[in-house]
Amino acid sequence: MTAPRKPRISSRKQPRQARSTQLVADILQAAVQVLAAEGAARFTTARVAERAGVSVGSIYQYFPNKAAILFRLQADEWRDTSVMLRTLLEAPGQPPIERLRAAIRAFFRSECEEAAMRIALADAAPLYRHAPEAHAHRRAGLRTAIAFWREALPDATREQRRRVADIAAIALGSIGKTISERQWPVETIDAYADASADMVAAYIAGLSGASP
Amino acid sequence: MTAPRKPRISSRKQPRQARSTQLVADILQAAVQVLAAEGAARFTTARVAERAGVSVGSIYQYFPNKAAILFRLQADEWRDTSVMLRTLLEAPGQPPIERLRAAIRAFFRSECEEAAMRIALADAAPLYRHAPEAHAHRRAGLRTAIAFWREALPDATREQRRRVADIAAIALGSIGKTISERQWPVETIDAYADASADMVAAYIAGLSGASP
DNA sequence: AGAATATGCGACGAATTCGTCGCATTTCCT
DNA sequence: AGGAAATGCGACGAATTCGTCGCATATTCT
Repeated sequence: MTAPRKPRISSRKQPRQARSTQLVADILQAAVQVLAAEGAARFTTARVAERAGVSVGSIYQYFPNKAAILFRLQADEWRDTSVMLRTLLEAPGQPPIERLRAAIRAFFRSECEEAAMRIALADAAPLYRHAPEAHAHRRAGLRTAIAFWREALPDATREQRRRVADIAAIALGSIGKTISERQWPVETIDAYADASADMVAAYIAGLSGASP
Repeated sequence: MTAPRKPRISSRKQPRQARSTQLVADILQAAVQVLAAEGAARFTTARVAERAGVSVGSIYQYFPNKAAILFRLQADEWRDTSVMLRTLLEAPGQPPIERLRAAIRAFFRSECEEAAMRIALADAAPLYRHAPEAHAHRRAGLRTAIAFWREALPDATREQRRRVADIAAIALGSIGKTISERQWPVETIDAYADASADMVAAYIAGLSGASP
């Protein structure tokens, strides 16, 4: 909540000296801790500053507003996840289905880590959701997905591929969140990931007619 | 946000006279409108009161706090959806897969309606998420799901059924939400719903073939 | 060393918001 | 009709929160 006006996400100033770089790092680390420990509702600039051992004014020297901190956290998250998924989906030598399975497994696992922080970050989404910069991340992810599905489903129609890609993307994005919320025992996560992959695989097998 | 302490969701007083019943109805209707038009962040008691043509004090006579209004909205939503899904899943004469397909279709469609309100309600989830009353809804839904999957997968192991039920539940809950957020053209929704159902169906077919 | 620049501080103003309380008005019941 | 109970009102106190501003301190450069 608390998102009456569009947040300006653009950066305010770049850290130039070593201590200011450290300052920003401290702020971000403290932000993660506050988010995980207190939740989105109690995520305030004052609390972040206190936890970071920094003053409020210092935060506003490198972040234009509170939303910018949250957006930065989310952006870092997206970046890491994208790299991970892309690496797994493009791993050479493995058949597409195996790569998909590995990617889903890794994604489910990563979502289970730091669940509290992820939930809080999702709760705070209204604050940074409208950032225009977010589109870049989505487009990058889309390119990876398109490339993968074109290779995995060479015989499918464009429409079929699009549908599978969409559903898979939705599944990754939202199922992951739900999974992290439920706080399942980690041991069972792989089983769910594999079952999800199997569903996609079975559907794909039905589409192309022949299963490799 | 703004959920520092556990919200007391329990009702404060029951409307006894006709005008108070109308008052509560007005409040709830206004709440939906405010939520849809202004979003979760601007959902305040003052705004709801103004839109309902009612005073703030009147609201607090029938709702212990702001969260209670939101919880009530969500509870009504859950109830309607549960009834709808249960009706479709238990429709006699149809094979399980067809019933599942119909249920997913209906669910996806309903999620697309009043998208703005649903998004805002989801954004406000931190306010009412911890309500103990929510468990009743979940248990009811669980019973329906168990009954359905026992009939649809008579030969599967208990573990397999559980896994399918879990994934299907997660998919319905979170995919639906994401779909409503994207604001896809309504015409394409059915295609996505069917594709999702096909995935589950394909997986189920594989299961029954593998387990004697 | 000394000037110029970058960085850090934290009290404070302005704005919101929740929920209460004492009192006015309407409805019910005999 | 007339008293009792239910209902409705909305100004207001208390609490939070964001982001700024003027000044102090540290770092870099000449």
